Amino acid sequence: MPSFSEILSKPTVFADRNVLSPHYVPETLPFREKEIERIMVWLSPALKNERPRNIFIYGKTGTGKTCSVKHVLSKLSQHKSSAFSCYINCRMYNSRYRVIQKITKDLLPSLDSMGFGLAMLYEKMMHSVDFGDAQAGAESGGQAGKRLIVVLDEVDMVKDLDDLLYTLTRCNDELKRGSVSLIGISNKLSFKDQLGQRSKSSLCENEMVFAPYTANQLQSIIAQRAQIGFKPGVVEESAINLAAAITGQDVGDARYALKLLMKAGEIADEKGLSKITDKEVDEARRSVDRDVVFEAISTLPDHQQLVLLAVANLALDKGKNTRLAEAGEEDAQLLISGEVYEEYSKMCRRYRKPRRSARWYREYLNDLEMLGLITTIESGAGMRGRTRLIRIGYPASDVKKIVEKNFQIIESP
DNA sequence: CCTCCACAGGAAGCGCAGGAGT
DNA sequence: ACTCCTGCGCTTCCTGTGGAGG
Repeated sequence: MPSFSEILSKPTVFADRNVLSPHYVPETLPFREKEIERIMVWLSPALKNERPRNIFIYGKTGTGKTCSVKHVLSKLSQHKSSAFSCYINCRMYNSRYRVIQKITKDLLPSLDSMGFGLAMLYEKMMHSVDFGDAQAGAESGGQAGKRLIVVLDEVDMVKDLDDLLYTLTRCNDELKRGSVSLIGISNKLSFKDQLGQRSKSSLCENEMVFAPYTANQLQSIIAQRAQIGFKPGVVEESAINLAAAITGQDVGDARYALKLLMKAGEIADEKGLSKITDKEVDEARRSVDRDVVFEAISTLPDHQQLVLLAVANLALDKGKNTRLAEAGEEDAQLLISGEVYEEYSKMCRRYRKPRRSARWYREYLNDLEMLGLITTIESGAGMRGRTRLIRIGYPASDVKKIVEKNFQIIESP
């Protein structure tokens, strides 16, 4: 029976695991100096007790948007001023009410904001911005009015976004001394189009795009983190290069690169190694990819999982048949939409689920394709009629295992 | 050529849960 | 606490679409 102290005293390659976590904000953000400076310039009016303009930031995941903004905010808070920032992750606070509630809570921590209506929260928020609260008012020598900067991260997750933006921008008409500024962050580039005209013009006073990191940039970012995160000399240079190369292959997502490093470190610890080499990084990549697929599949709605299971089943069957027939045809893996729907219907019966209509099944196929779990092509010549040919995106046996595991819990014999 | 097949995907509408308004 | 409204997941119905077969 191991004790905690035994486990803790095990040798490790890590010096500080936090550094590899995606939430860590490093002292310096390489390759984002320009962006950070622009944000600082845009926010600087707050220090002169003027209203900064609203900012909208796009960029794919892991391009350092959130990190850069947090970095600027922490610098801002070091200055003594009427500026007050409030960071909100809209994945959690995904409606106007919740966002306003969160802002009010941040402004007035003593207040138990549960159970107030929207109007009441709004009043309290406005009052706090306009007059400042007791301590702040005393500190700044009676000069009241806050320069509130609200950061809306993953802003596209908010359901009634137009209402929220309208509410927050209209604040400024009513405020005498303070002001409210917004920083919107989104990873959907197309997101701006689905915004109302007036919210668009208000939110996008200043815009900025964060480009993905290149492989070279990733390499130096990883190297920087590895130096702080691991004990000296643990990570081989070629391992860092490999991690950067793997990550740079699709999109320069720094988070993925860090995940790789973290996992590679864990693998090294598990094996009791004192060095991280290409081998560990490569293993980490497989492991991370497996985790991603597992996560993607098990969080899928039931019927999408059943459709996926149907695809996996047929892919396995077909693989078996063609192997018996000694036919190494490429299109052996291609399944016809209609057959998959029949198999899906069988799966529904097996797991006692009412079957969805064929129309909706097609939508499921589209969703699964979006997630990259399957790929589909239009049937060309040689096929009867017009249909889609489906290919599974990951090894069918793995997919089958994951889905069946998820349904074991639900299934009753 | 026309018809039929086997689908794709748009439009309309339905029932429901949960939030807003009163 | 009550209704009203609205978004969401879904079904039904319908109109393409492109090759196979007569």
